[in-house]
Amino acid sequence: MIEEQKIKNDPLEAETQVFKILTHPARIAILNILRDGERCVCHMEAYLGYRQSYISQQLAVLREAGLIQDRRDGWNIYYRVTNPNIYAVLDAVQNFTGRPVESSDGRVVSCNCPHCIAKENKG
Amino acid sequence: MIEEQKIKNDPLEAETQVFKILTHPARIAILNILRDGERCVCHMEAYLGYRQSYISQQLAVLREAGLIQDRRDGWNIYYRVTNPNIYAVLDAVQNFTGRPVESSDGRVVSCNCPHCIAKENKG
DNA sequence: TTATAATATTCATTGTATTGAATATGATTG
DNA sequence: CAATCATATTCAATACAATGAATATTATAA
Repeated sequence: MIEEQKIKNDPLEAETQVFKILTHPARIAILNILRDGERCVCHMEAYLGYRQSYISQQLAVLREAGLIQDRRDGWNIYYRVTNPNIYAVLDAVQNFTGRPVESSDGRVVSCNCPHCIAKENKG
Repeated sequence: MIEEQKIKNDPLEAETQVFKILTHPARIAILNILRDGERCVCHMEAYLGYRQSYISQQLAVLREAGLIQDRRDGWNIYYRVTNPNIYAVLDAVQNFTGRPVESSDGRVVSCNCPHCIAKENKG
């Protein structure tokens, strides 16, 4: 019925790669934390409650995929999203699955990074 | 520093499930074909050039995840998308990865389903 | 009621991702 | 320069997904 009309699926590789990265609750949670701007690792540890090395592993995946970037400031390493358009993707699925977009901030947790300490002293 | 503040990641399960389904070039290609409305299996076979059983396998994954639905009409089984909002997700990644949204129709392939035969005779 | 067309399922194999535990790195302070 | 803090990496064990090959199912037509 047809001879070798196979569509090269390479063009979809970029998409599938992104999806692969997002196939993971911890990674999505991390990205959600970064919605509000850059955050240090200990911050994520405090918010998510995962072991440090586990978070680092997931950060590595996100970093190697180019989704996030890091910046060292003294002891802490701050991560930020490379391209905020990633949130359009997250929002689209959240909309698809019918749950409201989640705002991660304003939770009662404590983190010792300078960023959070400063905030706490103000409040 | 913190005790048991672990965020339940169950709430992200729906999202990750959808992403998991989309982590696959053939499945994305199938969904793209269904952008223009329902299509039969042989149609996808003609367009994508995969073996029939392979396409059926991927259709089964999409179907079991609830992303698509089928309808039998004589010999052919027509598939359609359950919730078109899925395309907002696909569009978002495509936008994120910087490629234009792909329109699958208008290709020079032949498929023997009544739908296509009728079209061909008109053209 | 058998042959055939369209589609689906099963199963075995291989490949790839996840996770935990342990350990390493690299700034920074004293 | 040794101790410490925040973070990263490695490795091994397990779980999960992808693919091919073969076969099954179901509706239709003769």
